[in-house]
Amino acid sequence: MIDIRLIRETPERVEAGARKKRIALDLGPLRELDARKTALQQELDRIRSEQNAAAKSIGKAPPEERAKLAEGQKAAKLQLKEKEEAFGKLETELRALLLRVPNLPAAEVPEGKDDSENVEVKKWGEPRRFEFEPRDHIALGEAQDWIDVERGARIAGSRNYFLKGDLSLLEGAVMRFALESMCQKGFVPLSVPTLVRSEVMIGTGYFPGGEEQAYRCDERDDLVLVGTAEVPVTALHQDEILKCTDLPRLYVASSSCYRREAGTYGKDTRGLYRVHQFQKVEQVVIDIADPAKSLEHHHMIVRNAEEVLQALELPYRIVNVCGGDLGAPQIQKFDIETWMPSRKSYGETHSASRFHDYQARRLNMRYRDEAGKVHFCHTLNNTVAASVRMLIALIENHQCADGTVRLPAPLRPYMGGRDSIGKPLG
RNA sequence: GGAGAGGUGGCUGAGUGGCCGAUAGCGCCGGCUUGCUAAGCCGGUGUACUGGUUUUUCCGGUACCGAGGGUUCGAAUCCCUCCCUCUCCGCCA
Repeated sequence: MIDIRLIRETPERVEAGARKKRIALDLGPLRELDARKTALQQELDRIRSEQNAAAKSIGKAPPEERAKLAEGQKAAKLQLKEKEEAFGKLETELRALLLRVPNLPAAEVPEGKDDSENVEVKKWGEPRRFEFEPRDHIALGEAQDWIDVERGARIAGSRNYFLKGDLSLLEGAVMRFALESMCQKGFVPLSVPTLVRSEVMIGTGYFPGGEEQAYRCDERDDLVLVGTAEVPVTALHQDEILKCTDLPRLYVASSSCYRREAGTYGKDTRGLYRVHQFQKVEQVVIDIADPAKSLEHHHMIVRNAEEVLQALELPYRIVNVCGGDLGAPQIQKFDIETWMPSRKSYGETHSASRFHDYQARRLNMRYRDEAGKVHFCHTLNNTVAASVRMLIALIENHQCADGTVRLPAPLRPYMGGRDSIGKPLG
């Protein structure tokens, strides 16, 4: 949610921002509603003020006169009730509109209509040239008895899977390595709820708009399965006023993530690239409302992810996501794409977003500055490692001619000291 | 799932219809005092919207005592619904 003052004072900026994101936005109805709301509130305040004064004087009057005085207040009371109802309605409508106003993209966000126009800003490592015919992760995974897609689909539907044996262990190793590397940098590890109230989905900016992508419990419970630990972690301090001396807050959380992937039928159907459930280690930063600092944090969380990829010897590139591919909540987003031999291209494995106060405003998450003034926080987040896609990259990039997979050094301690997994295939 | 207790300001905790935006203590901030340390004294200390003053300051209005509704001229206080916490029982991991 953006500050409504921006809409009042510089609506053209807000509209230009939406255009850059290719999001249709007409501020007319919103501004009209806002003006009516303010006028009605002032009127309400005036009426209430009169009522309060009257009630007070009745209280001071001798008891035998009260009934008579109270008689005169009844009409005003009805009028007030009517106006309060109208006001409540206005407020609800206004908030609904305001929730859909996209955040303003940064100047550094490139113009563009979709992901094809994202701008590459960095490339690390060289995609490996195989001196043999490399297997894709499914062929390799099934040959090694590491992946069972068929039974996954049977018990949970398409885009579900079992990991078995060393690949299941490898998943744990990657998560653990990612988590520990973040802890070393001072991030506080969290175990989090993955079923959250829909209010929290609104607070983090996923709703309204993303309902189709989330699994929701039935009407008995107003709970939604999160698509990322970003949601519970960012909402951790909802409705709080933090001390600026306690900022920045650096959090890292490992969690299961659930995505409906509605509207992706036929896309990435082979393999485990696009699945309904996976494990992910996520980093979240909460800090004061300083754009320069936010930008610094943004670069920092990208670097954190890069260090993990470099340690795992995986070639990647970073793209500056263009306006049309940017979500409504973000100021700017950098995606990290890791080389995946089977795709013969880089596939998205990380997504680093900067929000300024967009999420904090919705979550009512604030802090008090040195002068005692209260402001909304700034928030950011990025993947550290997301399980299946990282596993795809790991086993495809580090496979050997005989079907075994070499383990990069940092994972070995978590794999019983072994330097490779898998049996030689015939 | 059944029975009961409760949710008040950063914290503890008063307040059972008007004098309560809310006693008190702690904490915090400012000032004073004391030769150090500790303590003491005085003052201040919520958030949002809003009017005037028109950056700051200052003065005023409205709302908020878990959330939403209701009763009443008037609700932190009474009633209803929901959420949450705690205790006991049951069930389950």
